[in-house]
Amino acid sequence: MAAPSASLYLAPSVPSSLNTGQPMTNHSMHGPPGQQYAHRDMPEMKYIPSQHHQNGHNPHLGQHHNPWLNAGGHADGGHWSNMGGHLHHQEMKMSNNMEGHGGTLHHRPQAHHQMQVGAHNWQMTSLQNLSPLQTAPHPMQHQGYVSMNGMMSPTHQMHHVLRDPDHDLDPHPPSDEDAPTSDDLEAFAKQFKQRRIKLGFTQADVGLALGTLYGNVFSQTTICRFEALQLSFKNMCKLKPLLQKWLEEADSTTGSPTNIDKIAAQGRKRKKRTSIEVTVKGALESHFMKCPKPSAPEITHLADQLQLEKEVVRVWFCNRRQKEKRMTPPGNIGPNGEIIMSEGNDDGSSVNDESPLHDSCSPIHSSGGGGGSPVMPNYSSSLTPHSLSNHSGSSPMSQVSSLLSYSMGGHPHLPHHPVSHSPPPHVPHHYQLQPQHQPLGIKHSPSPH
DNA sequence: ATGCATGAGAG
DNA sequence: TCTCATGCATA
Repeated sequence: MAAPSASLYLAPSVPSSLNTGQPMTNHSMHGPPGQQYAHRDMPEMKYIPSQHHQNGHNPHLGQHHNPWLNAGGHADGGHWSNMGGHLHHQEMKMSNNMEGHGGTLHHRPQAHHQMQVGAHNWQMTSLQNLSPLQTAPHPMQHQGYVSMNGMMSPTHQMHHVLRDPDHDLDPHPPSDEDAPTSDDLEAFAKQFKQRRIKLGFTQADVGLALGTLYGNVFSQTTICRFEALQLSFKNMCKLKPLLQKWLEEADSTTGSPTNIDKIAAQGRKRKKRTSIEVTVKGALESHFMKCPKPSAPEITHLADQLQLEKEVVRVWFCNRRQKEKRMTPPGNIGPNGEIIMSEGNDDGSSVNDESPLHDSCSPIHSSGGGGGSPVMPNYSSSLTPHSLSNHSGSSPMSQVSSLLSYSMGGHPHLPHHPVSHSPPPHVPHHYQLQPQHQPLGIKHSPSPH
């Protein structure tokens, strides 16, 4: 488990994939090598100062719309349509730093950026010394991401959709910039990852580089999620130009000894991450199926049953919803960006609508249809809404079992199995329902770790 | 790669 | 208190 990390600490090694040119299909090799794992445990000195990037939120975002849906033709909200546009403005009000950050580049790959880089050793990260930050243009706003095509070798492009409009040299084609389609994003993400790997940068490196270039530092996590398209559509749109710009820079300066400056990290305490047992998690999942948005009392009750802090449960639901939102497709998207709804389940009610789950889900509500994710069949029926309430149990476990039996026995909330909603041949992985809600119990066994 | 957590902003 | 963006910590 923790073993591997040891070696990478000083691994001056270069990303293994570097030369191969092959992204090596993921880390199937288990290895942190190419990537940047780093288990450090300095409870402090993490976190970067530049305040919080911009947790911007759009005024409208409150709702869940389903971004990805926007792909073909904006789903419901007109929100997404123009969102791209102002998105850059309101969302990108970067931190003050962008003022004079090195326009040039940052570290070069060949070396090692591997050290312990991890997510926070920014202080000594691979970025060697930096150059005297020469005022960089950090124009990103509208002209920044001009193109970057220079770097993309045709070989990399996946399929047509890929290089959207802007690839054509357009300084700033409104189209993409304003509202990339999910296809654009997907293509870009994929391409970005490939380039990044070839250039020998880790996700963490990129995150840091963005800080240098734009004053907005991002973590490995974010970059990773971007590549995996696990961010909201809006978020993807926001990051794309930055990453595009970075790619451009990185590509043009490959080899040069540029540097980056790292931002000093600050200290901050963080609650120790709670590890929720699988069984408990299963119970939560089960509950989530019935009611993705439990009311406070419900949360309290659940927390009590599971013997978890209420806050933990609350956060769990928040995260769960968030996950659902970003990963659950409104339907599946066909090769052409079409939306394919699962026949079996709710016809129109997509996750997007989220209609049913208001603050508290009345038991009655759980009529599968709107309940949870679009992908789920109707688990509804049967069971009484709250077996929970009845639990006579005493130990959390017993409670859990009852909860579990509920979902498992009755209707394992498998993402989508019953309905034979066409086996999308080439649905982008993320569109595909991910194995996120597995039948409980088993979280994700396969890690070749 | 992903689970749990934090915090801003909004309602 | 929720959503959303984001990240530390961890598998």
